[in-house]
Amino acid sequence: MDISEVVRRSGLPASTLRFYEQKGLIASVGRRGLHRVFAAGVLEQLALIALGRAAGFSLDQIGAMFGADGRPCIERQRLAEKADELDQSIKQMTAMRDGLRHAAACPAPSHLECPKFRRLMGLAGAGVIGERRKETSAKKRASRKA
Amino acid sequence: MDISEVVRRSGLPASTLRFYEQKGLIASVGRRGLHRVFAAGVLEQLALIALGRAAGFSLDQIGAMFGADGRPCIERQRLAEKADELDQSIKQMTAMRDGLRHAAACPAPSHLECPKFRRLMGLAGAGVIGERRKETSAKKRASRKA
DNA sequence: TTGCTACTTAAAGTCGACTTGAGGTCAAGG
DNA sequence: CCTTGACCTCAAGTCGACTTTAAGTAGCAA
Repeated sequence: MDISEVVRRSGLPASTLRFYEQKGLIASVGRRGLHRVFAAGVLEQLALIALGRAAGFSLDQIGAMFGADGRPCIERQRLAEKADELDQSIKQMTAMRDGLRHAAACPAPSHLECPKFRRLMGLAGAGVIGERRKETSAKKRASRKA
Repeated sequence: MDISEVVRRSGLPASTLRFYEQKGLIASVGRRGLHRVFAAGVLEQLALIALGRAAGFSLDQIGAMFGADGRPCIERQRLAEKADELDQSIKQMTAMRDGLRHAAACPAPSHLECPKFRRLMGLAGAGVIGERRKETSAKKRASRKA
């Protein structure tokens, strides 16, 4: 497969594939002239990378999950840890979601007068509630195309 | 209050306060010499900013939620929208968490041989599952202190 | 008066994951 | 033969939210 086919079948831009190769996340099996040639397995690797990213692993962490052969070697414990992390985030986000829904429906003239809202403020200030989540890739892709 | 007191009572570094002021998120009531002087209300504003950040709003969006007077003017609809966004993320993260937990417990020799895992890979590759979340501020603060 | 220290400024750096741009190479088609 | 277009490389730019750094200043104590 040449890069354009990988682009077509993975949906990722060529620049990303080159970037991933440079980071050691994927590898081309060789060159035809200047052009990279990829094995079919790269698609599976890319899917795995996408999954890792979606689960919240960094590219470096994902890189560490591939053996030198390109096959994944994933410690089950890391998965469990990440699941626990997600669980934490889910709880925080659920609390936040409920708080926002309440505030959206709350009849108080200013949100500042709503005790629930103030409580939420307090929690956020104290760092009890997670900060710094990022938008979903779906949105990013959309805005990139726009 | 001078900046050091705001630092003490908000837990934010002075650099962040100056940065927020520069962005127009907060304002000092004046100067004593060179030194900024803040009104007590700034603490409430900071709590509100923290809440907004925790809910996933950008600083610019949060800035737009303050009237020129410094009082919040928050459209209930934006809150409801954000709650819906969070709900989306929660669903995706829940799916991911369950998938990871399964994979962590799955007896298949390689995860690639587990049909559930492969399904998850497919979903992530197709962008069905959210990508690009970020760590929680609690962790960031911790690692900053470390 | 001297010196300390907490504060000030503006500009540049950081981090992660890419994207973009400039300039180069090569095989195929007119 | 020459152009076109797909690919290449390497360097630099982007985004958001800050942090860091360098250099300067003002208030207060000795």
